[in-house]
Amino acid sequence: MPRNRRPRDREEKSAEIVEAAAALFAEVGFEKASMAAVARGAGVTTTTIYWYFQDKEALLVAVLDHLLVGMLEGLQAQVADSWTDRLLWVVERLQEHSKLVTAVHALSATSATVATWHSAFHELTDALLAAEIRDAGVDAAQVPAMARLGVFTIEGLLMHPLPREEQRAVLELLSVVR
Amino acid sequence: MPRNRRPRDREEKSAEIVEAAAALFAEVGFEKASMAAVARGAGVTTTTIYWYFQDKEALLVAVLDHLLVGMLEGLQAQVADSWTDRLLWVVERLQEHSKLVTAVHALSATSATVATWHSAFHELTDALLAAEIRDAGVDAAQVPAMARLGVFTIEGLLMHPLPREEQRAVLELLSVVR
DNA sequence: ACCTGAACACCGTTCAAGT
DNA sequence: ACCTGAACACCGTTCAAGT
Repeated sequence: MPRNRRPRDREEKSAEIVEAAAALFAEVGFEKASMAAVARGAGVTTTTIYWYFQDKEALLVAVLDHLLVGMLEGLQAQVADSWTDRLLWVVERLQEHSKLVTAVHALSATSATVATWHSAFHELTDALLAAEIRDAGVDAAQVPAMARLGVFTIEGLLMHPLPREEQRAVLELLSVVR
Repeated sequence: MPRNRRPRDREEKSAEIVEAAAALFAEVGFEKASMAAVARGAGVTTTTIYWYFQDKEALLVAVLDHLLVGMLEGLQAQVADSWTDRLLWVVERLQEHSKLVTAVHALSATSATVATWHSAFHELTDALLAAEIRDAGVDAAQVPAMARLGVFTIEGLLMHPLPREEQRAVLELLSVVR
């Protein structure tokens, strides 16, 4: 019996907890997902989670990072046709985790941990979107505002379910802004 | 001692609870505001709240209606210069209650009560905004999508605090879409 | 180092009992 | 009709104790 487990084990265990949490958060939402239920899903005791994560918010941040990595990989593999189609793909991806998006916004107002992750996330997405917009030949002075408008629109579509063609109409209107 | 209190009394008491709740929800957010703390603020017992409101979500809806009435009155009295300035005024008003906006979005995913209020609210605001946009002479076919884009932008600005001039840049960019 | 069971303070809600 | 105190099931988190 080794005195220390291999670091590999530690990663595996914490990854299992993160995956159980991700599934439950997406299903019932962050607030309604109890630590006890997450523990059950991961096959551990409630208190064990606290060995790996400081508190429920730290677990949320771990889940968000996990999902972000997956989404960036997917985005890279994505063969995009038009600007509108790309945005639409991102919206669909995020829609599966819309409960986490609202949770992040709600918690950002009261939790420093989540607020920090939230602004780092938007620094990243703003930069990605700005690059895309610049490539489309938009006047440089308007690129930052344009990127913001893009992000706001994506989030708006997440939070207010619309028929697919109405989603498309909004995104196409947006692509007209030059 | 009258057998029944005047209806007046009932309204007053429930109004006191709503105002106490509105203040606390705006200060600490919906999730973090306990019914016990609301009761303390209104000078009643926790259980008394349940005489007037079915549960915490029904209380939230009452608070939202209360704030909506106040905002519509303020909007009417508002002497608007430009389209951009009007939106900016609404954003500032809503910013004071941004915690409630995020709470509504978060709860809409799991609570039928709140989801119903949320879509009724957007039916109203979409109509108001659409009328404004039509008056500005926008092509009729694009009015609905345009109104949505306006609402999304307002909510985006609420959820992602920006310096005032950057807010203005986004709104001015939006007003260019015709 | 890792994991547990028992305990703590708190939460939204209910209910029988009072006036 | 209106309001209460006590109780219920649950929550996130802590901590002393085990291996």
